[in-house]
Amino acid sequence: MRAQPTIKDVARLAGVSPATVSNVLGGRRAVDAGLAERVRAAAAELGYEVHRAASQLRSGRTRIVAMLVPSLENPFFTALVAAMERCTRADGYELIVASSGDVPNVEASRLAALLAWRPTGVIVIPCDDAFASRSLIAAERLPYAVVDRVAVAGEADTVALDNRAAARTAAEHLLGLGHRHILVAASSLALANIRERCAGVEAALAAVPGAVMELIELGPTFESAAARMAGRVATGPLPSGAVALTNQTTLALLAAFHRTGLRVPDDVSLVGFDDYAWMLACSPSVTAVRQPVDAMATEAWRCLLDRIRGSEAPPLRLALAAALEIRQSTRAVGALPGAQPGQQLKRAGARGS
Amino acid sequence: MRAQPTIKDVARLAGVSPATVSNVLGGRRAVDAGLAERVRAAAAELGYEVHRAASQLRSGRTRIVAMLVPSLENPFFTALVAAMERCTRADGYELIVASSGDVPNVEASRLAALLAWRPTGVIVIPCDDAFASRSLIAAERLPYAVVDRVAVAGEADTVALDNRAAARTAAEHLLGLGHRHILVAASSLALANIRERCAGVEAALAAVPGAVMELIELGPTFESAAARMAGRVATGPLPSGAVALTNQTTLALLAAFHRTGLRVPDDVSLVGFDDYAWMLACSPSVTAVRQPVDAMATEAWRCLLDRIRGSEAPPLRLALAAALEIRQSTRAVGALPGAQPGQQLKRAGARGS
DNA sequence: TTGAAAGCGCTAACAC
DNA sequence: GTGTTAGCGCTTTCAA
Repeated sequence: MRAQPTIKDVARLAGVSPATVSNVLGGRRAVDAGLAERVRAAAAELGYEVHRAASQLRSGRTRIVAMLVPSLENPFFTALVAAMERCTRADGYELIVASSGDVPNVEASRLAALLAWRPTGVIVIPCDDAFASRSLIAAERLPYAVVDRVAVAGEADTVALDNRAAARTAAEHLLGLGHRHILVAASSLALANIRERCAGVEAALAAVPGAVMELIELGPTFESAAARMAGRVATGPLPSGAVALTNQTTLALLAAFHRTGLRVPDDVSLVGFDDYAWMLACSPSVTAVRQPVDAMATEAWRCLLDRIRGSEAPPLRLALAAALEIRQSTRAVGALPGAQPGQQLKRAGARGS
Repeated sequence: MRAQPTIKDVARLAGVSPATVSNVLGGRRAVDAGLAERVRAAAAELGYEVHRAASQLRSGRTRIVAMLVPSLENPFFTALVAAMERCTRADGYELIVASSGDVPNVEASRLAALLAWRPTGVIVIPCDDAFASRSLIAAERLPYAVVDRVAVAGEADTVALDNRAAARTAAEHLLGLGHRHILVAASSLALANIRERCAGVEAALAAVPGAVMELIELGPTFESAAARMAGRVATGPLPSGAVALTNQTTLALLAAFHRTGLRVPDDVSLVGFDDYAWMLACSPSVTAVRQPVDAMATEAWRCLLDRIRGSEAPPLRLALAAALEIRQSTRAVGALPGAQPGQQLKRAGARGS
């Protein structure tokens, strides 16, 4: 671990003062072009990199954004992380990430660890509606944005799916195919966004006389959810249509159907949530609600950057539209087995305010 | 952004010196139990957190591990990141992550950004065999470990799958089912680990007279890979068995078969790579090579921590064994459509040296 | 066992 | 436009 060059080494080699080196590299003050060139050459020759810790300690500013997600093993969250990293980096900010494991205590401790980096702002997907750890962020008057799992109206900007419209469109698709008895697979009804999705299905059903919904809560992990769902299948006949409200419950329904010998869509039509390559590749391909992951990240970052730059506007509450990708896992009631629905695309929901 | 409490605030409240607070919180020197209690109470009351930058600047040490991966959108890499985070955190180290997008120039610049944090060690999955950016790490005499994509014998510890044995077991499974003509779908033959997997298949085929392999290189992205594979299907009859060498190529084969109307396993038997919930949930479920992700992370961290602690042992080269999960996507040649293979489990490869 | 004081590398304020 | 100087918050001597 050889000692790395410091700003003094660069200054000496370039024949200028450390302050000038700092100004050249940081671009805060105007510097003579010739000097600047010498400085840059010296820095390159020595392989100099600004010492983040020293820079941060002195200036009091960092260009760090902290992001807290429930899990790094759920592709929806990792997609959001990847998209957010692209956003922050484009504006010269580094993203640091931690995961809460959906446990409030862990959330608090991981958040505290993130805050020890003294980030400029925070992006959070909370592990529950209460989001008690928000007080940690608020205590430092740090700007933050809440993404995806948005509950109570708080002081922060929020960016989420238009959950109600997305789920409503999924249900309407099944209703349009003649399904009147619909199973709704929720992960956890303790989450407001999941309850919103339920409400969206209910709203669709309310418009159709005789349509009824059966709600099942499967819990957060895939394995237990699949087992619980298989248990449900064993207890009696299933509705002809099913809507899964998360990517994990989509998998759980598929796994349970598979284990119990139910065929999709011959025995049951399925609308999944989130849209991944495997849903297109597997057979039958899965009709699914696609969340606008990139747009969610972009909007959240735009909100946060505005706050970082001092915006005092009232909290924004964005709700983004989902798209329904219609594939082979849904079919009209009474259609012949083997009939293929046409490839269609329907847009759901509206850009919220 | 209210000013956060400093060590002086805590010291004043506890009625001790800043040095004592530091010793209580850092646990470097023995401190009287009563004082320590007062200090901890004061710190808790103020919500004090050590200022990382200041601490690092003064001590010259960080407890940061930097991890560079090709992509945060590939579940194999994110699983490795999640596992690595658990490892490092258990030993009090923070993990910071960046992704190279599989582009050498980006790799170099992202690595430089990671090194600006002055990490204690680095974990890398390079974007190519050359891994030219290793010079950046070597220049600082930083300990590092190369994971998954291991090529030339270098000065660093390496942790990878026993690629040859894993692929060989996959091929032997197909051979055992009577398949003699086997398609091997590689992502990129520029990667040594992929070439090793090819060699494993070849080794298995070499032992069976008349067995032949057809190799197809599909490229890194799912969409182009699926298109290229569909093109191959259009040009003529396919082998009866196929081995995909990555999770992306597994998806690409499935998607191509699906698009072109080939049925798995009636028309073609498929062994996938990596093992995810969707492979179990979809129908037919996918026979797949499961990589020991947690073990890879654990071993890599153990290597790195040893180096951090000063080990000068010659570079370790670990090769971990994969497991073949046999499911429904593979079937004996000539078996009746609809026949289900029993659920078996076969272990592949051996713990390397 | 504790405190006082120095200084890590950098940038901001100020002087020129 | 450039240099000098001070000090960010912490940890680590060193002295008591």
